[in-house]
Amino acid sequence: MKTHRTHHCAQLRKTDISQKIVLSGWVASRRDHGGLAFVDLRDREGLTQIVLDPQKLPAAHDLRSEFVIRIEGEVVARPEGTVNTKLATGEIEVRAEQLEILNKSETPPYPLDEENVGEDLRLQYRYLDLRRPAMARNLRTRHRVCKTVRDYMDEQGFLEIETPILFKSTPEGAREYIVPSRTNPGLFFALPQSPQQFKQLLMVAGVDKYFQLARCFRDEDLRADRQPEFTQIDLEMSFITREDIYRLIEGMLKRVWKEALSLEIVTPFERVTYHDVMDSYGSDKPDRRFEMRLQDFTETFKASTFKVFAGAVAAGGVVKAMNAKGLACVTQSQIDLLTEQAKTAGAKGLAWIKVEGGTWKSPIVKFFSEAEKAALTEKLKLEEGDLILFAADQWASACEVLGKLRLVVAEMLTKMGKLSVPKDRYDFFWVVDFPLITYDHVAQRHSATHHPFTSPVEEDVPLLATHPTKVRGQHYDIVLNGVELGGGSIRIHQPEVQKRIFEDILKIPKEIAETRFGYLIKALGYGAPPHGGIALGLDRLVAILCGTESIREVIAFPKNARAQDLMTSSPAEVEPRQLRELKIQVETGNR
RNA sequence: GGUCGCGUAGCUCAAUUGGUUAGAGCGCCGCCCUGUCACGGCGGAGGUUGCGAGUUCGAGCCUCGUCGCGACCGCCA
Repeated sequence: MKTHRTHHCAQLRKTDISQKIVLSGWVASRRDHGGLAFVDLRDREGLTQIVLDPQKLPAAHDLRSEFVIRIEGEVVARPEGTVNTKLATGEIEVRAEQLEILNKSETPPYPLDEENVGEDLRLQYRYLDLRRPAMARNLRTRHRVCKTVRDYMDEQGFLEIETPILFKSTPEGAREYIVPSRTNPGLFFALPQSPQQFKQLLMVAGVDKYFQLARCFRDEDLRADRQPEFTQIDLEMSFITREDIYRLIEGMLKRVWKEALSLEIVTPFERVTYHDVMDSYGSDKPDRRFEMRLQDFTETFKASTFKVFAGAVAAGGVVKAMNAKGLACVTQSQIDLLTEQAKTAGAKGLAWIKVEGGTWKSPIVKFFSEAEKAALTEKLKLEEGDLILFAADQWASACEVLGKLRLVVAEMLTKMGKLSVPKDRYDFFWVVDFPLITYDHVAQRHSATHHPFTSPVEEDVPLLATHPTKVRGQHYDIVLNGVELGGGSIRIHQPEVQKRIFEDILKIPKEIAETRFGYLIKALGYGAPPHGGIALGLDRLVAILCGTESIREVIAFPKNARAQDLMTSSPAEVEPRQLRELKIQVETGNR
């Protein structure tokens, strides 16, 4: 039996010179000079240059891109002046003594070294796309992260336990994928949005410390950072407080950064309240790598002659402003664009002031007193060339509007070269003290800010009956560079509290609460320990480590924006027989 | 579901105001080439300009429809 290889394609060095070796791999490129030919042989690990003499090996002329070949030969030093410093193996080459074409290849539909190729084409030929060194590196990073997490969790005493993929529909949250049951015609499973309820049941079961790299499913519209199936680092622990989770996750991320990037990150992470982070940045997951904080001017404008501001304050609202440093150069159409953005965030309009040519230019500046101008100048540290953006509304809305503009403005400034967000900085922090309950003005009812199993902060429990939206939940989010990496909470472990949340606060009818969550409430009644957990988006985490925006770059076989797999052409129709067995009829004319 | 943008060679893109036979680079095919690594030289093939209609003497370009792709909003407890 012939060996296919003795080394991989990134392995050979000067110290291996004069060794007889065997390499196998793909032809990454060929440079055929007629009387002498070079081939860059590629495998998962890297490239090695092969030198072929066509007089001895005539098949050298037949080689084409992506042919799979086996080379027997000798490692030799490259001649003076032909060393390639860009290649790890660039000081040597392999002089081929035997060449075997193990498999030919069709001409690739697109050049594998081209970065800027339509993504639909890449997805259609994903098996070629994954051969590209950048993609191979992403797969490897993902593996390293998973391995590190498993090792760390094992050391911390956690058990990895699989939970069912065929689960029950719980229409409270995201839209679910539905799976029909043949053995129970007319009944359906749903694929889990997360293993939330099972991990709580595992705590009731006394498992104590559970984790899983859990596949989750959501049938919602997709984005660059959203796929219909994705993976969470999911965990749950018993007899803990929030602090235990913070320490555990800080330790895990420290290890992951060390393993994947060889970087030391500083722990513990800062903890910021939801109120403070919204107040300063207008977002519950701000990118703090650039400043541009929101400032409060409610006091300044409460008696202003500018009625829009004074009126907002009189109605119990706030006036907030932000200094878009260096953006006084915006055109009217860009102002219109910002106004449009502000409106989609819920504002009625957008007030702005350009600080340009030593004066303030704005349709509203004539209403401002000297004292008001002075307050703005001081708090916003105004300088020539700045642009002030205002929001006057109820606190939450004003913050949200400016928070959205903050991101748009940062993007504009970045494009102009006036702002650069440091790519190598990792700004981790915890957001805590979220409101447990949010009032949904559209649906005119209370809903759980995160999920209905979150435990209230103990001293706020009396407020549940009187001011439910003032109750803080024992929820925590971990944020990195403007991305919500994950979130979790200490859960409700007393059945009567859980029932009260479902029935009194969320107003889920008793029967529905019973059929949907009855088993959970029942389980809590059998000695559920205090417990809590967290879930981190593995895909987002790996994407950040790989320096890419899209999680599709770190998933081997992702779906496109319409949740289709272009390589296998799924979803697809099924046989009529299959539908008959399931007692399912498909409405015609809907495709 | 809504708004906006884009569909030209296998890939990435160009084509002046609507005007001759729709071009370039890479890739592909053939021939030549003994030190390349973006190899080089010569030659060649390759197009229903997404699809359908309309306006016009004339449409890649304008209009309408349609399909596909992408971004954003809604949605994502």
